[in-house]
Amino acid sequence: MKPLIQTFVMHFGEMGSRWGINRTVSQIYALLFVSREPLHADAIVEALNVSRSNVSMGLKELQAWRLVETQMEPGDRRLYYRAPEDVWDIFRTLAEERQRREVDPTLSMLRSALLSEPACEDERHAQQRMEQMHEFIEMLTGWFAEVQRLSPQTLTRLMRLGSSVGRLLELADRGGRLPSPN
Amino acid sequence: MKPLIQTFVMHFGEMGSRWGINRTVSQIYALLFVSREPLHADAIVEALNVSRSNVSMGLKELQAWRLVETQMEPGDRRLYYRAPEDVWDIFRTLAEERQRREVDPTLSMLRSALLSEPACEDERHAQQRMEQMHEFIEMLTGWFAEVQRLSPQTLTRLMRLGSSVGRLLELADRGGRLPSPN
DNA sequence: CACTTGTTTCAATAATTACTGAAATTTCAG
DNA sequence: CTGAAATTTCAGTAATTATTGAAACAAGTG
Repeated sequence: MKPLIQTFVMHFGEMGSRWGINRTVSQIYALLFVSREPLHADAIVEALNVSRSNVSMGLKELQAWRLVETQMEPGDRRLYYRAPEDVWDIFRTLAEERQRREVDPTLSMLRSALLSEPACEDERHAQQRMEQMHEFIEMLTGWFAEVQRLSPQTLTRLMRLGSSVGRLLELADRGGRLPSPN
Repeated sequence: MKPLIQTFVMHFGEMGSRWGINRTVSQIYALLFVSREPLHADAIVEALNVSRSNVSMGLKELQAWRLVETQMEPGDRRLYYRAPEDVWDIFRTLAEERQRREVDPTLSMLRSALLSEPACEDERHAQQRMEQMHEFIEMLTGWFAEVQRLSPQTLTRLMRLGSSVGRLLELADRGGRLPSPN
């Protein structure tokens, strides 16, 4: 593997493991991300110097996360893997999957905790805090879910607007009037 | 520990470990988050049923992340720990720390990779991909850094606006005219 | 259907990460 | 100072998670 690519792949593996993603899985992904053409499993084995079975499991994991796509080459029985082109798309998929796997279960845990009758002052307070957390997570993820339905280029423009939209609101709070959107 | 709180703390520990945060650290934080009053280390030991040294290390970690505050009670030599009240604040701190520890180093790795002269077509392509990633991360985190300087209530209002700001932009893209902000 | 090629599964093992208890350190009251 | 209380450190151990190799499986091919 070229040093340039090696550095990137290793760094990515390190980062992945800090975010709770298996090191090899992250490395496989990084490698596919920078590769000019799709790779088959054995090419990955050679590049990363890990076992064939490890690569197989890693690719399976990445497919479960919808982060890689497969394709066949004519006259070749091996499967070729590639990462989607658009970085926004990748980010969106990652966010959706983590929402489904981690955030949604948390929200439902919180909701069911909020249903029980508090038996003492401590429980009452704990429920209040859980409600705050629930509301916060719902707002954040709800906003995100709405916003990510916008097209990548609109998103980019929205980001580039930076905080100016917020500053507008802040001005309004200080007694100004918000210009009507119509 | 009350069952209501126990469920919350355990769930949080589980989630933490999926996001690369030590299980005990997450549990300590969850416990402090729902507690009506600040707790001292031994109270945490008792509630979570882990060793005193584990709690000590966990609290140290949380302090390094600026996620807990300490206070003294009069006539008591023990340190009392508590989590900040405001959930936005908590989120912001977490985001800032992860930015500093993980995102910034990644950006600088990418930048230095982009400086080297590509030696072949593969490297040229890899650099292009790294540039895309660099641009994306910078945009996202830059936007976030700007936006999080807004006050919590402005942020809340911005979120509640949902994607309507984006829909406005999208309309403009389809040939309409954007109302001037002046 | 026997054989080749590619892929997956899974029990055993390796590597990593977390946790503990004993000892060291800090802090403060008397 | 001295000693008691609180906390921290750290080497050893436990628990968890990742990786491997061997075997099973699947899908063509001649």
